Amino acid sequence: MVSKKRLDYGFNGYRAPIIPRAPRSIRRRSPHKNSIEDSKLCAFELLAAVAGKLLQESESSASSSVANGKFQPGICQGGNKKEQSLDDKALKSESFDHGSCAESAFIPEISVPEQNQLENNSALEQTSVRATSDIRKKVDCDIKLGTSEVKNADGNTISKVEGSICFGDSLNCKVEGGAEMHAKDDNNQIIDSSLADTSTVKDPIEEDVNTNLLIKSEGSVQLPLYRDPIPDALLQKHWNNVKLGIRDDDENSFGCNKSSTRVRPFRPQPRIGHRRIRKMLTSKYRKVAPKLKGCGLYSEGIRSFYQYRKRIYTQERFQQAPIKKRKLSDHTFAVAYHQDTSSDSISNLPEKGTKIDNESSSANILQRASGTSATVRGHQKAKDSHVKFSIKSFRVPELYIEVPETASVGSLKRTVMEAVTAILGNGIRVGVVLQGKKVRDDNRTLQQAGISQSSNLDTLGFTLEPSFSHVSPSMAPKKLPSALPCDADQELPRSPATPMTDSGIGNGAVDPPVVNKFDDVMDNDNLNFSPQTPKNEPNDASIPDSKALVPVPPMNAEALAIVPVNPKPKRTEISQRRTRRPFSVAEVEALVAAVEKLGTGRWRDVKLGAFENADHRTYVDLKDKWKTLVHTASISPQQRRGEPVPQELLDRVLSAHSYWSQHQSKQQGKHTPSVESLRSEESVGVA
DNA sequence: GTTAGGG
DNA sequence: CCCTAAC
Repeated sequence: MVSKKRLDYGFNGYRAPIIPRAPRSIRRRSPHKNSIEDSKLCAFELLAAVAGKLLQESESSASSSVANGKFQPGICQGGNKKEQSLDDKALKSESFDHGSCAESAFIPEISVPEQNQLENNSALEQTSVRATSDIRKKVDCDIKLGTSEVKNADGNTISKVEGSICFGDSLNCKVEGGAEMHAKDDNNQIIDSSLADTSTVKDPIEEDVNTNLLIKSEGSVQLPLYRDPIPDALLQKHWNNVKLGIRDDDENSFGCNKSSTRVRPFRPQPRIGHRRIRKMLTSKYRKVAPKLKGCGLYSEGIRSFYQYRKRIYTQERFQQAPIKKRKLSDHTFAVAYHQDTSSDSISNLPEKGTKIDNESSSANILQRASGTSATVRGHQKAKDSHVKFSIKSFRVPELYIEVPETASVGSLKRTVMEAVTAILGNGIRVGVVLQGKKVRDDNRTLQQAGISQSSNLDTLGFTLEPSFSHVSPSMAPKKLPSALPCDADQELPRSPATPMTDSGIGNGAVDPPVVNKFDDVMDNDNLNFSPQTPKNEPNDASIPDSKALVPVPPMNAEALAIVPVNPKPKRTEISQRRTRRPFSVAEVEALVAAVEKLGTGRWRDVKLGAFENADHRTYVDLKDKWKTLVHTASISPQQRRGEPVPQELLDRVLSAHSYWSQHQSKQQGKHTPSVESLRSEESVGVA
């Protein structure tokens, strides 16, 4: 068949080339148009779930010393009702015994000495970073950190995990003072139902999962970048200068095995191509899910988790913001059960004014809470049949913060504050999840929505969803620090100042100043998950309180399984489109030259021969570019857009295209120089 | 992992 | 650029 693409350029005496290859179009291309329909993978959820598992595992293995056997090995077993009930009891008793603890759980964390935390974190982090060159290890380290924190909980030192937890809690308070209050009230009045609270107190770790503040030691170098716009400018400058030779750090980092000469100070993020990562993730999840069910493969889970994370980072790489904001769909979850309070107050968002970092916050919160609850109650009485909800707390979307070790505690605080403010400032919305599905119709009555006292409130959850739609670029997270450096040493040049090396080529990774929109990422409407997915994980098996908040259906495994199953994760959250990088004339030149030699159909060779150092150009990119070049060359100059390509080049494009269309490139012995020769001859990188 | 094409 | 199908 003749490809419809065949061109009749009549160039160089070439006749309209007939495309030799059978049109792929013939090949059956299934109408996968239903992609939209595809359930969207809620990466975050998944992340949360995985993270939870990981934490659990780590805890079980890493710290036997963790609080009174709260953490048990049998993590994977989904928390079923039975367990929950048991847990409940346990919790109850616990709550009584450690009432103070519980209290602290709510707010107290806020009061934890941040300095200590910081120090701890730094130290821990460092250790982890150094010790591990590999992701897996890193993970472990992190986990351990978490554990250690836990251990030290009573002491001054609370690891980052704790910090995060605190943060989350405090935030929660803010956000939903009303709701929380209720919870508290319940506690006091009805201990039975206060499971949620208890659980909260008990396992900080769990909380971590959802709201982590990661403080990375490596950050010192990076921090500046994050926060400082100037560096970017510099980078940008570089970027502009960059030509073919330039390596896209993004792409590179992932491999870590590329030439060591590359310098990529700032982006530890691996990124060998998100595409790959994505794929990996996807496939991994799919595969892993089932396994997790069975409880076993943490390693797998971990890996996935990390990959996932990487992906996130990758995606955010260009963004500049002091903080990374993630989690969109929030981990929040809520619990619902019937107690005294009415749910009406739930949706009220708290006043921003409250400061998290303030030690006194807890007290304030309490007061507020009580006030709120009172109000609510009165309200409640007025009505007849009500559905009562008690929301323990909302989780704050996960935040990742990086601060240099040398940063002051004050700056850390500010950073956290910024992160929180960013989230709150951008608006938060509450989502209602019933039986794993989001209830979107705001106009429906509870009844209509199937939310009634008699129904399974267990499956009801609330989520806090940051609305990033309004996020301003400045708010957007800045580049991520290397969360997972492939190599500890990789980032040799720690100084931000020297992103590039002299040779034009393989160095400097420069990040385009592109601002990614978070919107896409954040569109979480697709994210459905059972309310407690995140939470439960940890709870279920390892912790007695698992029951906690939201007794949810058996979920862990399920949730995991479900997520992965999604055929196409799509770019729902993280995967953003790569930033567009128009080919420069030089690149086009190189491409044309390579194709002239190698012909079409050998994109890999073209890549290797002429763009090996241009990591951001994949062979697919080259192929696509060629495609567009051919098209461009075939249209009138007036119709061309973008940076004008010298006609001379376009002519060559047509010429080569014609030629190779006639001569199967693969069969051309004489015309197919070895890659080696190509390299030496016109490797783009050389310039 | 590549290549070819459609989107 | 992305995504897929077909290799």
